[in-house]
Amino acid sequence: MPEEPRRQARGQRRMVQLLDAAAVVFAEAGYAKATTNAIARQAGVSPGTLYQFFANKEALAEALAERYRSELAAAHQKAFDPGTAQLPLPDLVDRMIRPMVEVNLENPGFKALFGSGDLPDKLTAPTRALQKAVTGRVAEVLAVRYPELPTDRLETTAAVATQIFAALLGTIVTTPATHRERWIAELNQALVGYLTPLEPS
Amino acid sequence: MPEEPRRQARGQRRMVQLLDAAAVVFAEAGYAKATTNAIARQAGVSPGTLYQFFANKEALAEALAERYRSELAAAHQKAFDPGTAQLPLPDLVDRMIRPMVEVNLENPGFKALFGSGDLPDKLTAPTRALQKAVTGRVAEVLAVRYPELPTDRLETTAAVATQIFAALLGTIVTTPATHRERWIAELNQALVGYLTPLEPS
DNA sequence: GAAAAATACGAGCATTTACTCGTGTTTGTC
DNA sequence: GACAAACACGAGTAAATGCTCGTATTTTTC
Repeated sequence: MPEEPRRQARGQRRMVQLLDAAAVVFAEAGYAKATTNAIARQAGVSPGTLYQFFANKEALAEALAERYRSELAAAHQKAFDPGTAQLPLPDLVDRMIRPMVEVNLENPGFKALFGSGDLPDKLTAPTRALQKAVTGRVAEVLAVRYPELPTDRLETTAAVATQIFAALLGTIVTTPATHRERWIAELNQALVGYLTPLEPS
Repeated sequence: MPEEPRRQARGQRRMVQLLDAAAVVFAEAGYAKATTNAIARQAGVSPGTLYQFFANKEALAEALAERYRSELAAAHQKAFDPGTAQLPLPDLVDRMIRPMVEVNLENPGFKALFGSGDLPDKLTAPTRALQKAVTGRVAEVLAVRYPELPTDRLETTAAVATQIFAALLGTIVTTPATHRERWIAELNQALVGYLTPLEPS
């Protein structure tokens, strides 16, 4: 079994380059149609070099998903002080949504790994992990706000909210910046509407 | 330019077989990974025969999308008498949703063409048509219920509602029948919540 | 019943694509 | 500076896949 080589500085830079390139190509073509050769070319590197760092296309996607996961975690960390969960519902939803939209705008590949349903079976694992990370965050917040809610109901709600978010994300990021707020407002309305019945009256 | 041959009875049966087969294979593999040879095999027919009836994979998908469109129209026709649009909102939403879920359960390929975002550019046309047909129906109903709403706002609302629906459709149909109602209820809650602000108070 | 049109076959072609491998260069270590 | 390990190249390979084409059979037309 081949063991991981000890990466030197140059190698680490290359890996970053390759992930950047993958994000671009995934964003343009979608995961399925994205070719490893195209990713290598985008990174200004030969196909052989790509495979020096990533065992296969799947591993590349996995690493990219991992990157997104940590960026998302950071963005949420920044937007959350304790007590946020007690804000009025519309404000809370807005606080959850903004950072995710931002991350998505800065990382065009995100949606390709997060959203689409037409992925080969092999990719379901990393994709699921990413989805689950997001759903988990949502569930945490909901747990604080609605402590009475049973766990399974909480998870269902978080899952649905995440799926609604994912569904509208595509429209939000592909829409020109001028009209973007419009769609963000719709997303807000949808989520607030969905969650309102849970509010203590 | 080759003109369409005048199909005889046998040929028409074959086309139905092929569309059925395509639905199965698309459902199992997704559009991108579905191979035309697999579709032919599923139909119990040689690859050459497939291409006697459909110019290419895209044309096959197009024809299938068209079939779904008409089935959906029929299902909605059946569920709609005039006056339905004036029902209480939860009932109206339920009436819109049920037939679509049914069509989806009976035609597993539907979601593969309707939902996923990772489709090659060539397929966007038929997919768009299908999405647009659904959105159009929703818009019609909304127009009757909310006659005061400006057209653009109406279209936005219909689009969002459709996307929410599409997002949860996957979960609904892949979930075992025993738990299905649970998710349908969530979808209802989401849509009702989204539309409630439009109700005259 | 003969000519024509439609249907059917399936081996195989052309292309794409994930990935390899032999070879050469750069970087770190002693 | 010598040796090894990491990095880099890019032509090439094996497999997959959309689709063709020559040929053979069935159905329709007259």
